[in-house]
Amino acid sequence: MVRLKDVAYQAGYDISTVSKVLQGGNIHVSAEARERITKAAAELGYRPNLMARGLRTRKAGAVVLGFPCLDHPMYPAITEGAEQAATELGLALFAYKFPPEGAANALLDLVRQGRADGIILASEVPDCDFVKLATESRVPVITLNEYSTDPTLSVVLDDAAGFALQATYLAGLGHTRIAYVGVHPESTGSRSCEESFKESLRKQGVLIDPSYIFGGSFGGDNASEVVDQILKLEQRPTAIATASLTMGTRIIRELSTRGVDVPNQINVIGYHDSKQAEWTTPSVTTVRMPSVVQGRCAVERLFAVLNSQKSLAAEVISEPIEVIERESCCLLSEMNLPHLPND
Amino acid sequence: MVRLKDVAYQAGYDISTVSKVLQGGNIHVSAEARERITKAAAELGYRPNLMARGLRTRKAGAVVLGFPCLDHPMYPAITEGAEQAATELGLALFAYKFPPEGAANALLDLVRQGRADGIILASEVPDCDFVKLATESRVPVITLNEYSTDPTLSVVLDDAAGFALQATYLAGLGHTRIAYVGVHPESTGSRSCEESFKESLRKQGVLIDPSYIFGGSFGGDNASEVVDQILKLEQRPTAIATASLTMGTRIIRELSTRGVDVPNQINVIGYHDSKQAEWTTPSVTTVRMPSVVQGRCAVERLFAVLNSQKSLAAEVISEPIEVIERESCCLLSEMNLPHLPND
DNA sequence: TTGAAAGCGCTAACAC
DNA sequence: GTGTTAGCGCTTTCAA
Repeated sequence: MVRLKDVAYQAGYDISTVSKVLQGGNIHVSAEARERITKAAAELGYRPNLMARGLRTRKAGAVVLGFPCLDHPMYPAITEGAEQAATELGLALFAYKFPPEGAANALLDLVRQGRADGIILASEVPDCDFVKLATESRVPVITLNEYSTDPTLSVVLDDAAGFALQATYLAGLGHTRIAYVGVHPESTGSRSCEESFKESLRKQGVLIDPSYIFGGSFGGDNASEVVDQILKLEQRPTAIATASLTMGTRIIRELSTRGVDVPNQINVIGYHDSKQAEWTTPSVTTVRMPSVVQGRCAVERLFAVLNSQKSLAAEVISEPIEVIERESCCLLSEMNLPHLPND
Repeated sequence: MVRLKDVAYQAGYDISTVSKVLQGGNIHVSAEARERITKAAAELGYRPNLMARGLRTRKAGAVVLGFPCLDHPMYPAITEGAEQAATELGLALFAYKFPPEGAANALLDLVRQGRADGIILASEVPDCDFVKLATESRVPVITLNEYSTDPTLSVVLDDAAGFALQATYLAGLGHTRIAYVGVHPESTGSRSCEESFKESLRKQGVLIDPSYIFGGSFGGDNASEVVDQILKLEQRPTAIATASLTMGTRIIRELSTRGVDVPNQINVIGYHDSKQAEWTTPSVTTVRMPSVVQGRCAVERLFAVLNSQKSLAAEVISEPIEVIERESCCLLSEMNLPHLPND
């Protein structure tokens, strides 16, 4: 291991001078010293020992992106953005998949033990306990959902706009009988997504019957049951809006299994985007949310908090939100319906 | 922050005694001391400062699982196993998505700067440079492919067995005209997968024409071209074996687009498994490889290397390997072929 | 412009 | 069985 001391010896300067130069600030050091020290460091292949630095400065220079699972299609996008920002800010970014049980402590310990300076919590389920525990331990946390009591400690997507767009898009295709499959029916976030969806539809003169509203999950584990219920409906909807891409994909699969063709007999739209949406038959039309931007902003905000620039106002990421048109939706008039809905 | 010193004060013992007790070894300490110290630590909510400990012991107590991307369906499985082992061994496990360019140094610096003790490289593409650089820097690395010059520093899957099983399965369904779409045609690993596939087929009396062999990638980006070529073949194969689930999925999609029904007109089989394989129509039959075990063994091996128990012999994970039967394959006799192949 | 020195929290060798 | 002490590599204040 090459230490500051070794570089100092090689360059002929004191260790403290070397330290100053290698930190690259605007310190008052002669050009010659700067040059010789830089050269010596490069020759020796010096790398600062971050444990020693961290012990001294009480900063780890790292942040953690905590996930409940690695296979949700939204996470790669968040990670991509977070990584960009982390690189720019000189932070190390670790992805940490926390275990379902004891999630809170495993994650918080990363900071309490000095491995990281803060946490970005990308949990899909509301976890107020975590935020409370973090606050008590004074662990800086940015959530990617609105679980925080302090809205400036969250970076949320504008799901109201996202679901409004989803609704507008379906209405624009001519649909009037639309089912909605949400996620986490118990959470207020999901409730407001549903409200926004319905409200947007209402504005366009489309009313949605309560019996057309279903609960689900991001993973779409109950897709089969939901499809059964939808197909039992007295008046079958011509479109199904879902709150996750996976749910959309799995609903399409369940419909196919039962001989219902998408999009000809029923349309399905997802929420959030991923390359995988292209690989199924039919490919999945979906509302793409700016998850990359969200990841980026989360890291920037955490950085600001860590440096106590707490001036940042609460932020909602609302651009770009767009419908990615693929095969699972089409104009109502182009569908192959047994009989047109009667109103 | 609660320090050892604070616990010592509270318990009425010296800091060094506290240190010994809290490390939990078989140190000679009175039962009373042990009890009072443990109690004080709990009351105060003491967490060891890992930077201080690491500085002193020259160990980070953490290992890194380096990925090129987060969205390959194989990675969640590897991570799951790695995480189990890490938890058991008391190591922190970080997932680190390294940038395409400068991958080597970004990852190696994690160790050279003392953030982690070793690296598990889950790269899908051969990267000999990395292993060479790591060796030069004396950074412990376990690769999940056979790039290492030292076979004891890799934990590889028994792909020979996997592809043999794939071949056996297709032959068992009655197929004799089988196309093979590999990955990374340039690497020796892929070559031997192909050889194993062909050899296994040969043993069952099935010869595979060189024109039925195609190159590809894990991501299946050239699925469209491959399908075009396959459909142009004078004698169309009745089955397509692929070396990745994603490639298999995308090939099915491209076939559907062109009006070719899977499995009735052609069978497709993937390699590696994931929940996603269930969600498409048709669902994808695939060879499931023991990636969870691989992840677990990789961490265990790295741990052994870090503690210089270098006695471990080279290891190939070969259980369990099994075919997960889904809808993309069926008996040749049950297919709906325009005319049976003429031999 | 440069150097001396203290100390971050912890471990481990050693003395008592 | 318990305490003393040196020092891991670094930053930073202060003095020269």
